[in-house]
Amino acid sequence: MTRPAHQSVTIVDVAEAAGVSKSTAGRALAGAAEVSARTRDNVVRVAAELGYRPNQVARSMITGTTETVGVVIPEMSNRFFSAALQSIARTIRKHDYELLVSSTEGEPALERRSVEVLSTKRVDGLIVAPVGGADADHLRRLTEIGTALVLLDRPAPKATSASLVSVNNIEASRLAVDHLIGLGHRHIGIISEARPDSAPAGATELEPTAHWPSTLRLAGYMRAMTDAGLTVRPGHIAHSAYSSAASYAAATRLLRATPPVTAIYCTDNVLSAGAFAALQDSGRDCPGEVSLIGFDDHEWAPLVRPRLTVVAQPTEVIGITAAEELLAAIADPTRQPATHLLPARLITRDSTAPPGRAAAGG
Amino acid sequence: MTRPAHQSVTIVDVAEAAGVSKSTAGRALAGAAEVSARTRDNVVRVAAELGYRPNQVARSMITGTTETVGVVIPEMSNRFFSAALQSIARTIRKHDYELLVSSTEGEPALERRSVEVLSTKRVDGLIVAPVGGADADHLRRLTEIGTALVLLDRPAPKATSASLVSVNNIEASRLAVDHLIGLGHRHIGIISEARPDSAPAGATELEPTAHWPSTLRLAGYMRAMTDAGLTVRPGHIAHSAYSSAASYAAATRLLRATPPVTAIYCTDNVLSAGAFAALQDSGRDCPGEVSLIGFDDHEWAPLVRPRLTVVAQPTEVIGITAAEELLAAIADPTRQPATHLLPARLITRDSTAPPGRAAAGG
DNA sequence: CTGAAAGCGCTAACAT
DNA sequence: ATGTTAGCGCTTTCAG
Repeated sequence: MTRPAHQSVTIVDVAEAAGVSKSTAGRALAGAAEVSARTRDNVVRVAAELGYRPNQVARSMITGTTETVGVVIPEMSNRFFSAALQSIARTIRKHDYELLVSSTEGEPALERRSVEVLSTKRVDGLIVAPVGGADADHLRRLTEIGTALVLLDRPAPKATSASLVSVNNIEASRLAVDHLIGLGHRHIGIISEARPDSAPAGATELEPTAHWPSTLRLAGYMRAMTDAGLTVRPGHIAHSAYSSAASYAAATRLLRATPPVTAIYCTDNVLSAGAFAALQDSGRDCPGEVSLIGFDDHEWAPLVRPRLTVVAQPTEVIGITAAEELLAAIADPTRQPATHLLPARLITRDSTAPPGRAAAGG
Repeated sequence: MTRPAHQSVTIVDVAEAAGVSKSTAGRALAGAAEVSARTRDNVVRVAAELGYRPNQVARSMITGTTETVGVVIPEMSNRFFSAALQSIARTIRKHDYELLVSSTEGEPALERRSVEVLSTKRVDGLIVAPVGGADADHLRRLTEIGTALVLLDRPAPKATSASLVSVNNIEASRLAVDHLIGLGHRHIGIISEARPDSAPAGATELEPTAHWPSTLRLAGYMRAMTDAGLTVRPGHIAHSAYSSAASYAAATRLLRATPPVTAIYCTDNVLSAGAFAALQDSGRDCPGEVSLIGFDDHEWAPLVRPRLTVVAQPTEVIGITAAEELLAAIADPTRQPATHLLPARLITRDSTAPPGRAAAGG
C-alpha cells in the first residue's frame, strides 16, 4: 500500500472510492452542471470522508493562474504600508485572491529579487511601491510579459504601462502650507527627506527622484509658498534622513534658523515623531511660538499636547483603489493604465495657531 | 508560430535554441555539476536572451514543496502583528521562502477559510495567531496532514502538536504589578479584554479562553496581587472590548471606583491609547494622583506627557522565533513541538510614581 | 451525463 | 556529460 506520492489523497483516490472516473470526480468537485446530482453528492461525500484537499498547484499548472497577487513594499511595519496592506488584503479576499507579500527594506536589490521571485511563482498581478530609483527594468519586464502591475505610493520611471495609486502630494503640501499662511505665518520651515535641489523648478522633471513622494511634497511646499508671494528660503528647508532621530536633528536645526521660523511642516509619518519630540525638548511653546503640522494621521496625534494637526492620507482608499485597479487589470489585460491621485485631508488640531502669540500659560 | 501555451518561453524553447535536450537545459539552469561548463554557459546565455522565467508552479508540482510559508493573523495593521510580520518576513527570506499572508479580522470563519486556502495552495508551513476559541479543527487537521504549524501569540485548544511562540503573559503582568506595588500602590486597577470570571483560580484551566493572552494577563495581575497580600477587588477589574473607545470608557469607570484606584494597568496595545486619553480628560494628575502602565511599547509612549511607562513585548524576537521554529519544523518533520514563552520587559518612564503624591505643579 | 486521453512545465530516475 | 522516459495532480478536449 505504500505510494511514493507527494500527496496523501488525490482526486484519483476519491474517484476510485466513489466508483467513477477522475474526470467525473473533478467535475463533481468543481460543481459542474453536467454531472448528475446523485453522483455529485456521492463524490463530494466520499471526498470529505477521505479528507481530500484539492491541489491548487496542480490546478494552476493547467489554468495558468494562481489566484494570488503579490505585494512588494519597503517595510510592512511602517504605518502607511501596513494600513495599505490591510485594505488590499480585505479587497482581494472578496475576490478570492490571496496575498504574497515581500518587504524590501528599501533596498533596490531586494526589490528586484522580490519581483522576480513572485513572478516566478506566477502571481496573477503585482502591486509594488518601488524604491529603486532609476533602475526599473524589473518592472518594465513585468508589463512586457503581461503581468498586471499597479504602482503604489510612487511611480517608477520606466514602468509606463502600469497604473499608479497615490495621494496627491503636491496638493497635500498645499493644504498644509495654505493653512499656515491663512493663520498668518510667513516663515514656514519644512522637514523633508528630499534634497532641496531635487525639486528645483517644480515637479515635472524626468529625473529618477523627481516623482517621489518626498520630492513632490517639497515641490508642493515651494509652489504654495511662491503662489502666496512668500520667499522660499533654503535655510528653512531641512533635509532629513528617513528616521525619527534624523528628523529630530533636522527640527532642531530649523528652530535655530534665521530668520526664525514660526511654523514647521513635516512631510512624512516617521519624521513627525522626531520633529514633535524636538520641538517639545526645545522648550518652545507650541503652537504659541512655533506651529507644527505632521504627515499621516497617527493614533497618537490626538494624544500628545498640543494635539497634532496633520495632513492625512486616505490610506485605506489608497489600498482599496490599488487592489481594485489590479483586479481590473487582471480581468482585462487590454485595460489602459490609470493614475489615481487621491486627495489628502487636513485635520486641524491644536498644534497650529497664528504666529507670535505668546504662551497663554495654564 | 502561434502556440496556445500558457507561458511565453519554456525550458523546451531554451533547450531547442541551445541545441540540447530539455533535461540538460534544466540541469544547466539549476547549476548542476554534471553539466559541462561550456554547455551550461551556453544554455544560461540563451535563456537570458529568450527572457526565460522558470516556472515555480511546475517545479512545485514535482518537488511537492512551494518554498512558501503562510501566515494567518487577525489584522495586519495592528502594531504587534505588523511588527511580528516584518521580522517573520525578514527571517524566512534569508532561507529563500516567501510569505503568503492572510488576515482574518478576528473572525473564526475567515480564519478557517484562510487556513484551508493556504493549505490548498500547498504552503510548506503555517504560522497562525488563532482566534477561533474552542473550534480548532482546521488547525488539528494541518498537523494530521503533516503541515508544519507554529502558533503565534496564543495557543489553540486542540492543536497539541504545534509549537507556540508568545510572550510570557503571566510574568508580563507581574512586572507591571510588582513595579506599582514597589512604588507603594495598593489599589491597582486593570483594564482587560478578558472577562473577570474567565481566570478564576489561576490560568491552568482547559477552557477555550483560558490561555488567551488577555486572560493570562488578567490572571497574572490577580496572582501578583495575591502574592503580595493585596486584595483583588472586582470593582478594580474593568472589562473592555477590543477598541480604544471601549478602553476609554473602562478607564473612566475605573477612575470612579471605590475605594479609588491609585494606579491603572492596561493589558493591551490598542487599549492603552484609550486609557491614556481618558486619564488625560479626567483632569486627574498622572502620575501624581493616578499612575498608568501601558502594554507594548509604542512610538508615542515617550512623546506624550507624562511619558508612558509600559510593559514591552519582544515583538521582533517573537517573530524571528516563530519563523525559525517553523523553518526547523519544515526541515525536520519529526521535530517535537516546543513552547517559547519570551520574557516581557518593563520600560519605566514618567507615568508611574508613588501614590498620593500631589501634583507638584510646573 | 460519463470516461479516456492528452498535457500544463518541469524534474528525476534511468539509460547511454 | 547528455538524452529518453515517466510522471507530479489536475482540467479539459474529445468521444461515447
